[in-house]
Amino acid sequence: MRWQTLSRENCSLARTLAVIGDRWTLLILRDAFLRVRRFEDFESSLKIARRVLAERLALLVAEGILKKVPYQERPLRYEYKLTEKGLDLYPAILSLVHWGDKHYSTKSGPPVLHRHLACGHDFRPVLTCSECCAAVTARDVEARAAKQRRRAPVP
Amino acid sequence: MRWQTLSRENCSLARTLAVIGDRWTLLILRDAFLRVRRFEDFESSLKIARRVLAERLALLVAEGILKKVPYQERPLRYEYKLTEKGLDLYPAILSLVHWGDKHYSTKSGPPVLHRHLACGHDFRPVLTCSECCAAVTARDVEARAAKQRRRAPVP
DNA sequence: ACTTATAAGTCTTGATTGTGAACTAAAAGA
DNA sequence: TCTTTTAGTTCACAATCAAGACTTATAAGT
Repeated sequence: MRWQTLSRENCSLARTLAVIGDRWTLLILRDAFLRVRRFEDFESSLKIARRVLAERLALLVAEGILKKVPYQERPLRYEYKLTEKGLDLYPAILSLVHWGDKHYSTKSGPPVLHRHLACGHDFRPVLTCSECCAAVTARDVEARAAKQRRRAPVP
Repeated sequence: MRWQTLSRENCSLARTLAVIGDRWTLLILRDAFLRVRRFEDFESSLKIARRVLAERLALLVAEGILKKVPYQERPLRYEYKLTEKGLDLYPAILSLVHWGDKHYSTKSGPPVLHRHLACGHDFRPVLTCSECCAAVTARDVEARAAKQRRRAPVP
């Protein structure tokens, strides 16, 4: 399977991975969440080849995950900021980070702590059910194919 | 940067991606969560090259994310099942699926629905704070480097 | 005994991608 | 004028990946 064809699969994970399921892309987004904004800053932070960085940034802009915002004129320069769609990736990225914290931390503990500004505490992310607010694990969930309708009552 | 060196970075996301940050690996895990267990079933479900499948399954077993369990003898055959460590990836994968549902659904809605067995409702995953149980978005969180300690009070 | 089927890989070969270094461009500063 | 800064682009080569044929081991059918 070519990666372009992945985006045409009828699976939300496949469509997601067609866009961000590449290691560099996720590391770029991690940096974006840590407020890295400029080409050179991404480059030196990630030690990524410039060609790959340019390509990935262009893709993320084309997908509406990052947007280019001018931060000076003469010469015109842009920085890359997360859009709302990009910010929506936060739960996924934080969950991946938490999994790494749990299973690959060295003896000195996780390298980054996250403080919830609303309550002031360092926290772990907990995935919960939108309907009953209880924590959800894999064993609590049953997946099934949606009925494919002609018309669209999408919320 | 070579991908092997990624696992040595002091970043939980980098270490996570060194293991599962490849598109096939995540699709294999999606299938595993949907109770696919056997080599041929993964192959026909994913249309993945057998060589790549064999390699990824071996890596996931080596990392303790899947385990080989015999399901028959003569000829001895194994199936691949998620370990606890593998099941821990569920929040990350469900978050990615949800992002795809939200941003790439066709007009007929998301292709798969998830029912929370405890409350019986179809649900969306919501990421919450372990300390105050409120929903968390990117804007609610401040990340900072942990103090690197000599000794290890890891929970 | 011989053929076919099943399951789980391995091998070969060609295509795709990533890499690091050098080059371009446009303006500012010495 | 010459150098620096920022954000790229281009190139030649290396590493990685993919498709499908081939292999191994066993059992069942004829």
